Formats: sequence, C-alpha cells, structure tokens
Amino acid sequence: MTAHLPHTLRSDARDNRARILDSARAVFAEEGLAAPVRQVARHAGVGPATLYRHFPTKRDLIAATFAEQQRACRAVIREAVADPDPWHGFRSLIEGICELHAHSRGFADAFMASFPEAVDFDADREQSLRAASELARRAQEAGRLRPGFVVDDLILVLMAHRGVQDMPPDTRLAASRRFAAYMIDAFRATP
Amino acid sequence: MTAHLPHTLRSDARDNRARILDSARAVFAEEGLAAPVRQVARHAGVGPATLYRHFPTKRDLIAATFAEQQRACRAVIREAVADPDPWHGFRSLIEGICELHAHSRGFADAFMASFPEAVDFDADREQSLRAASELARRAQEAGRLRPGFVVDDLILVLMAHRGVQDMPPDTRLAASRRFAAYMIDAFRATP
DNA sequence: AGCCAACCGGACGGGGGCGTCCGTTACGGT
DNA sequence: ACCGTAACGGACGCCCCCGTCCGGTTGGCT
Repeated sequence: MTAHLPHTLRSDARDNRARILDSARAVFAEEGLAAPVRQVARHAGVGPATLYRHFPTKRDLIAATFAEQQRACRAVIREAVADPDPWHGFRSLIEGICELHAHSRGFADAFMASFPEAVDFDADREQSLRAASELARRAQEAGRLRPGFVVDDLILVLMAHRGVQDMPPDTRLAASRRFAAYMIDAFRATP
Repeated sequence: MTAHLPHTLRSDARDNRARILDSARAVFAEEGLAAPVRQVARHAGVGPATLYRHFPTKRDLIAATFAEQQRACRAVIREAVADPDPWHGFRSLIEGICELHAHSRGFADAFMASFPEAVDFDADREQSLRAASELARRAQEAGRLRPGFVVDDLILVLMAHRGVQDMPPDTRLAASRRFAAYMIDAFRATP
C-alpha cells in the first residue's frame, strides 16, 4: 500500500505548480503540443527538474493543463444538446468547439489525439460523439440539418479545423470563425 | 567559373537517384515531410551519404521529389481556368487540388509551406492564386459562386484540407473527397 | 585485362528534446 | 534561532535527426 503523502504542498511548490500550469496553457496554446517542455519551464521561471517533479511526463503535464478546457468542452456540448432548437444547438456546438480549439492549438491537438503520446481523451470524445449524434438526429428530423450528415462528418470538421490553426496567429481566430460558418452552411438542409 | 561536370551519371548512380526519388515520393506521401531522410534512404536500399550526394539538403530532395506534382498542380489550375463554365472550373479546381494533396501528405505540406524549411513554392502559389481569383470572379459574375467568397477562402480550404490528411490512411481519400464536396456546397450561391 | 575516377556506405560530429541525479536552498515546525 | 526535510535547478545521459568524411568498391574506357 502506498503511504499517502501530505496533501499540502509547501508554499513555494504550490506557487510553482500554478505558474507551470499557466505557462503550459500559454505556450501550448501558441505553439501546440510540439513545444518543448523546457520552454514551458523557462516561461514559468523554473528549472526543468521542478517541472518534471510536478508532472513526471509530458503527457501528465498536458492532461493537467487541459483539464479545464476539457470541462469547458463538455459544457459546450451539454448546452448544445439542451437547446430546445436542435439546429441552433447544432450550430452552437460546432461554433463552440471550434472556438475552444481556436483559442489553443494544444487543446485541439490533444482533443484530436493528433499526437499519439497525448493524453487519452478517447472516453470523453466517445461520449461527446454520442451526444452530438443524438442532437444531429433531432436537427435532421426538424428538417434543418441535411439528411446526408453523419457523425463522422463532425470529426471531419474538427480535423479540418485543426489544419486552420496552422495559419499565422493574427488571422487564426477570424479564419476559424469563417471556416465554422462555411461548414455550418454546408450542413444546412436545402429545402 | 564552375567547370560543368559531365551530364551523364554513371549507370549505378542514375539508378540510385531514380530509386531515391521513388522512395521519397512514397515515404513523404505516407508520412509527410516530417519523415527522416534516412528512412527514405533505407526505403531505397541506399546509404545516407549516397542520398545526400544526390540531394545535398532535405530541401533539395523535397523540391526534386515534388517537381512533378507541382506540374500536375499547375495543369489542374490551367484546365480549371480554361473551362468555359467558370463554376464547373471552380469546382474542378478545388476537387483537383484536394485530390493531389490527398495523394501525398508531403506535397500538401510543401505546397502550404507548413514546414518552414520546405521548398519555396511561393512564386507558384502566388501565380496560382491570381489565376484562381480570376476564375472566382467569373464564377461570381455567372451567379454560381456566392458573392462573399474571397481568394483567401481558397487558402482556408487548403489549410483545412491539410488537417484532414491526419486521419487514418485508409479513410484519407474518402474523407478528402467528402470535405471537398462540403466546401463546394458551402461556396455555392444561394438563389 | 587493367586502371582511374566516380561512386558507395558505415561511421562520425553537431544539435535538440525528454527525462534523471545530486548538491544546494529555503520553508516551516519547534 | 535552529534543524530536518521538502523542494529547487544545473548538469548529465540517452535517443533521434541532419549533414559530412574517408576507406573500400565498381563502372566504363582504353
């Protein structure tokens, strides 16, 4: 049995951990998960060893870094599904996820598991997809979403959207929104 | 003045060069430009030094590897522009470029210069964009392409399409075509 | 056949990223 | 104020990738 260590970190350790997570969010958001761990450490004003003590592997760091974004993503999906107008919900879902991904390349990378070593978002993704599928079905029944749409198309959008993130940083957000708008247009049913 | 070397390589050298280019096409197509040069050499059954003698830098190898694809790309654009029906030409252009990019991740990478060290396709891209812009204008005047379309949207499509290439190899082509179809739908004018 | 040059490829150096070790620092309880 | 211990961080080893060097090999011309 593992003797459980004290749940209270020393003040400096707690401070450093917080700064590391903030830095990880900033660095990974800007440069994606390809950014070196040392750069996160430098950004946090901390030695590499300190970072590795708090997060033994890069995977752990990524998981901790994007736990919040993951919650936000779940919230977006929950709200979209709860929308009384399924087509409006569907649009909100696409716009919302794209917005989240646009604000952090790293989160988009982790979510799409484009990095094989990235954190395991599979369970979440599976569940989200199921919910989205339900929403899409209702939107189709309402005659607003084109009948040909399948859930895999949502993955298609997300994969494609990840490619948009490789544009120059100052145009990323606008490009992301424009892309989302086009895709929604493509998914709209033609009466 | 540089004394010009004989334009005829020795038979084994010529053979190796050809095998290297074939291997480069195969490897870069499958794994993108991130694939190590040594892997190309191994695939060709050749030592690294031999490869580097024929192509002093990775950039050179990439340039030589995709010269043919680049010509194919120019041809696609030329034919699209020459199409008497500008909207049909516009669709052909998107489908054609996507198809080319779908058949080789490496070419897509090189074309979009997502790799900073990649070959300089800028001149080509600029010229192609100008031609595409002309085609788009005519398609808009014909009332088939939506008025809001701008040339940057073509770049948007290509960047997004590059993201689609990160899907599993067996689904790439289908996903690419489906994506192209959706984007064309989104660009279609709504009367 | 014989020779020379062109060619080949294993081995090397340089750089960068991930994760680890150990001597030093500083928190916090007494 | 003191001391034990948790925490820190510079330096290290390891691996992978790019590009180079040199001794051995082979093509092709006489």
